Amino acid sequence: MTAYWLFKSEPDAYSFDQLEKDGHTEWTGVRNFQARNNMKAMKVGDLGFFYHSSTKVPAAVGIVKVVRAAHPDPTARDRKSEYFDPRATADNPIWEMVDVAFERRLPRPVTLAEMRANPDLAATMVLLRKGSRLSVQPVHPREWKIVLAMAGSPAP
DNA sequence: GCCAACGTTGGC
DNA sequence: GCCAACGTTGGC
Repeated sequence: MTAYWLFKSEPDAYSFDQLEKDGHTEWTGVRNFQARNNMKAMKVGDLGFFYHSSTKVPAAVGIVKVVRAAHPDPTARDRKSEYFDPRATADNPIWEMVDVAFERRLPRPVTLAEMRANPDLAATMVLLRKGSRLSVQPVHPREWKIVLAMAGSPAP
């Protein structure tokens, strides 16, 4: 059973365009336990929305596929990384990451404002909860379908 | 740039 | 264990 997720990224830091060029990437730098736990729950083959945050028009812009399950995030133990965490050790890496691959671009972006305006999403979607900051979050299959439809995308 | 909401830290 | 203070996120 495929599960669905949403990955936030600031396009200035790492954009969906960049992922398309790269083909795949390691989702490094998550330093929130709930977001980490969501990654630990992911299985290879799961799909996720790629969401652009902290930008002029925040929006879901594409779809990624999980191609490697959670494993230790090496940036936590890299003294030179901005994501360095002195508590992380080889025995207890604390922070993990998944690898994701470019799957496809949405026919058109679905903006945060559009999602918020959709009563079928507003009540339940984690992204739309007041004060929601979770950078890796679950998406209910029902929500997944609705957002895909809003993007003008045929069901996969 | 502002600020509400959140997660984390640390004093007690 | 509580909670105030702080730093960060992220929409607006």
